[in-house]
Amino acid sequence: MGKSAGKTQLEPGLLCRNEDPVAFRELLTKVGDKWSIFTMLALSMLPGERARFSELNRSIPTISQRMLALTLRNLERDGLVIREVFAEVPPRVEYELTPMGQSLLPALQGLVDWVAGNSADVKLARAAFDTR
Amino acid sequence: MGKSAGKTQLEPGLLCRNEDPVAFRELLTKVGDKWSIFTMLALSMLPGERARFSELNRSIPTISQRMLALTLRNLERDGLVIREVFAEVPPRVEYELTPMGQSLLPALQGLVDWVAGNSADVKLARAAFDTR
DNA sequence: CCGTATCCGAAATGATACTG
DNA sequence: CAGTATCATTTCGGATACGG
Repeated sequence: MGKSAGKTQLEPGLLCRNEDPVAFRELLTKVGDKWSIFTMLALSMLPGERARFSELNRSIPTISQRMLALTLRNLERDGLVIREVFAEVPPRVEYELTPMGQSLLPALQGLVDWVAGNSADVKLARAAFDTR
Repeated sequence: MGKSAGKTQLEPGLLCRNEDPVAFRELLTKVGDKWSIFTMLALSMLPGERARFSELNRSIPTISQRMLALTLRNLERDGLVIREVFAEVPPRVEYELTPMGQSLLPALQGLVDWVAGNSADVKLARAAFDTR
C-alpha cells in the first residue's frame, strides 16, 4: 500500500474539517476572540437577553467604545447578533443573539468555565516555570 | 433598598469570575488562541498522544516554526504541555499534554465543532450583510 | 533536528475628538 | 445615546539566518 515510510502527519482535513484551513482558522479566531466572547456572554446574561450599546459598554470591564462597536458589527455580520434601531430621541439601539449565536454559547461557556476553574493552577505552573 | 434607579449592569464578577478581570482575559486569550488550539488538538490526535516538534510543524497547516516554538513554550509554561528532551543525535524532543491540558480538550473541541458545523451559515450571513 | 535571534511589515487596540 | 474618524502605540507573525 503505497510507499509510506512511517512519517507521522495529520491530514489537513483532520484539524481543519470540511473546508479551507485558512477560512476555518479565520472563523475560529473570531469566535474565540476575547471581546466576542464577553460580548456574547453579556448579551446572554443581561435581563431580557438583550441590551443597549451603553449597557454592554458598562458590563464588559475595560472594553473601549471602539472595540465594542467593532465587535458588535462583526458579530452582526457573521449572523450571531441582531441589531435593532429605534427611531427615538435620544437614539436607542438594542442587540440580541440570533439562534445561531445562542448555539455558540455552550462552547464559549465551556472555555470560560475552564479558565475560571484552572487559573489558579496555571498561575502556579507559571511561577514554577519562571523559577528556572 | 438603596437608590438604584434601574441601571442595568453586570457585576464584573459575573463575567470575570473569581479574580482580576485582566488576568482572566489574559488566560482566556491564550487558551482561545488559534495556534494553541491547533497545537493541543494535534497533540491529542497524533498516535501515542505525543509528537516531535517537526511532526507538529507538519501537522498544523501553515504554522511557522517560530509560532510553533512560541506556542509550545507558552503551553509548557502554563502547565498544559510537557516537553521531554532525549539526549540523542540528531536531537529529539517530544511533547505531550498534561492532565490539565487534557482537561481543556473538550472545551476546545466544542469550539472547533461549532465552527465546523456553522461555517457555511456564517458565510451566507456575511454575504447577505455585505450586500448592503 | 530543534530551536533562537533579528528584522520588519501588518494588524490589533486604546485614547481622543467629533457627529447625527 | 450611539457611534465614527483619526492618530499613536503595541503586538503579532512571517521570513530569514544562524547555532547547539
